[in-house]
Amino acid sequence: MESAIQELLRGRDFTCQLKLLFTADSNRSFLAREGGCAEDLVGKILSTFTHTISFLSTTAAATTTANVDSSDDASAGPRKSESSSADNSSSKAFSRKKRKTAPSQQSWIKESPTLVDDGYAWRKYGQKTILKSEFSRHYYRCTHKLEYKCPATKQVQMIQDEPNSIYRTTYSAHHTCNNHFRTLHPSSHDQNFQVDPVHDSGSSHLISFNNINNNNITPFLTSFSAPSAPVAKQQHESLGDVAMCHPQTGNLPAAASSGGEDDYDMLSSLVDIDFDQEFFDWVGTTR
DNA sequence: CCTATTTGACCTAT
DNA sequence: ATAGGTCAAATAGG
Repeated sequence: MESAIQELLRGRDFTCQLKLLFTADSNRSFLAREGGCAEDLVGKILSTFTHTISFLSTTAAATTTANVDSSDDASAGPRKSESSSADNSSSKAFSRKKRKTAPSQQSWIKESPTLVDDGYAWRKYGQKTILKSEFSRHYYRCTHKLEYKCPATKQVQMIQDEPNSIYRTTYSAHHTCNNHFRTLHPSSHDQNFQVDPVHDSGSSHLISFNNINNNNITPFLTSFSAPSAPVAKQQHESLGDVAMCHPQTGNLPAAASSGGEDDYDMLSSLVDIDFDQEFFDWVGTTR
């Protein structure tokens, strides 16, 4: 397993280098003419490497991933009635949309000793204290929910504290915004990006890569706020956030970007990576 | 000014 | 009635 990962890492890095060569020579006419297809190809190769690595690392890391309520397809569960009731909200002028308890659509649970990045951009929309639970539950929805009607959500809750912390992430609904990640504005994620080289677990792998295919932009950053103890308002930044180089701008999409063009060289940065099931599903649908 | 987070209110299934 | 999921105003931070 480890050797396989190592090989894939090497292969991916080589592809990265190849891509950089394309970029460097992009002003040459023949490359300008042929480069598009070639870069697409390289991008696909690169993505394949990365996805495989992610998959293997997830398995090797023995991170618990349980599939729950997987009988129904994500498209099956229409989100609860879209409001409609403008009258049942007596105290407020606006109507509210409602949805029910535990995800009724396809959902899956991931448990990990550290907060890991799934590659998507998330926006926190709620936090609740849970009965009989010491830790509050944090609710996230896809950053592109409004833009692209992406229904993906996830809940994160620490279920066990130090020293053997366990974070349980429950994903529900699949992303429908997969082709729009490149529209992210790096600056909007500055405060969310952080790589903790110290917290490099055994399951950590090099993950930064360039995605060159315009129509197959890989999510490069997630806004991930770690659940904290109820009393602690301040969030802990994810220990496993992922940095991936932006193919068009050459910038890292996050805080690291403040440094300028040099950030593009962060290909060798080591970060934790642990893509979730929906990411793999998406990979499957884009191939 | 814009975007993300916080947080109390609201809503619904149980 | 209650627990838990979501909304959106208020707030924070760039």
